[in-house]
Amino acid sequence: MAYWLMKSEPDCFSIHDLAAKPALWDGVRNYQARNYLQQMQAGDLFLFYHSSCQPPGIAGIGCIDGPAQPDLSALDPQAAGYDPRCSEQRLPWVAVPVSFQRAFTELLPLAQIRTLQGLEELPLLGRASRLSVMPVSAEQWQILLSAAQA
DNA sequence: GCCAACGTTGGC
DNA sequence: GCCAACGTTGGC
Repeated sequence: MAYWLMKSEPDCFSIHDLAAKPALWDGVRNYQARNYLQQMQAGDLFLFYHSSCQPPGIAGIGCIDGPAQPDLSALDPQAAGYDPRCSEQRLPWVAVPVSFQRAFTELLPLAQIRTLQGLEELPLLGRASRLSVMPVSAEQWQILLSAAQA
């Protein structure tokens, strides 16, 4: 089982939305992030990160429910993730089914995450990291969960 | 709202 | 294949 971190703007889709019902994590339009989505397997867990909000941080944990599938939102002109260059014949983007596991009682803010030891390799903390899907090692996972529960 | 960093695009 | 221009991300 693998661990991941995925970002979402809570105004668009928050951990509370996920708590209400399982969802498809779609709209990822970056190849590196896409490649990580393709590596995910049912049973993997991910940290749900709230971005572009005040304060940004990790809000809880979700579960990957199945393997990546074509992201049809890229073909839908009404969808936020519409990609006019895509077609049914050429659809490079994927989505993964996800479900809620739990919300932290308090958000673990980015400012606090930056103070933790042992997260130097986490892409989230890199200079202006824009990667929205990234792997998390077992060690990093433990550090972050411990901080969230402290 | 600002802007730095980064990915993508497209001319050559 | 280079690289300048452009668009986007996302913290602050």
